[in-house]
Amino acid sequence: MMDVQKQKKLEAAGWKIGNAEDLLELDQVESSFIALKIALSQHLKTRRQSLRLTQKEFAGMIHSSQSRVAKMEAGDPGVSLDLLVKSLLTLKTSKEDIEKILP
Amino acid sequence: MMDVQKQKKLEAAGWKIGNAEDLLELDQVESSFIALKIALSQHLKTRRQSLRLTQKEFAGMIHSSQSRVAKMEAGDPGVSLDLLVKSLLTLKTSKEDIEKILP
DNA sequence: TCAATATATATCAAATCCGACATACTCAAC
DNA sequence: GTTGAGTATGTCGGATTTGATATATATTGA
Repeated sequence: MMDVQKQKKLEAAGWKIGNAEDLLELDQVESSFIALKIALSQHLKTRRQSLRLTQKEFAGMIHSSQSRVAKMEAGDPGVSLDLLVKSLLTLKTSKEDIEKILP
Repeated sequence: MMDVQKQKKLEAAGWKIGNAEDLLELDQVESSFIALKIALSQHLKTRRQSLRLTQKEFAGMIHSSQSRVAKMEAGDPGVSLDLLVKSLLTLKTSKEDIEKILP
């Protein structure tokens, strides 16, 4: 497809075109994503503590290790959203709770 | 920590103890997680189409490839939640939309 | 029909994420 | 101030996910 047509499509959808702005937009997505993970990790820590589970106990519940739980709760970049969400599901975090968490 | 104390903790938190039930609980988490990913992938496809973007165009926006976008939308198990969520963020899926998506 | 465009499927090396382990730090309880 | 439970941090080999590529299969429009 030609660039002009692509540009029209994106502009119609509310997108700004241009290299610099494209980079800025990427940063925006990345920072939003990081904010989301941090919010989930903080909730995870609070929820685990409210259930009075140690990191080691909780690690057993998700078949992981204490160190990985610590990294999850610390917002370590090397922890996937998959693992965070599975962890929250394991702790029976409700849909309503998740909606409250979303930044 | 002793097992008896751990069990009390978990039971107080609404957990069922026991090997079989533990396995069932794992399956529950896994199936919920899969349902979540499928819901997000379906929304992603709908949203991309409503913006009249091809898979190739959208792949460029997220610096990925057409084939990976196809796998995302097909609910391929080999696609991470991270990639799905970053994709939705790129398409400016609102918090409200995400809340509607949650199964 | 028949090209051109769009999407689906398979494969692969590289990057990322994983559980596990070792070890260090924190902080109550004694 | 020692001990021990809980948490944090660093590392590593193996597993999973990645973008890229090739190719097959729709789907569209003339």
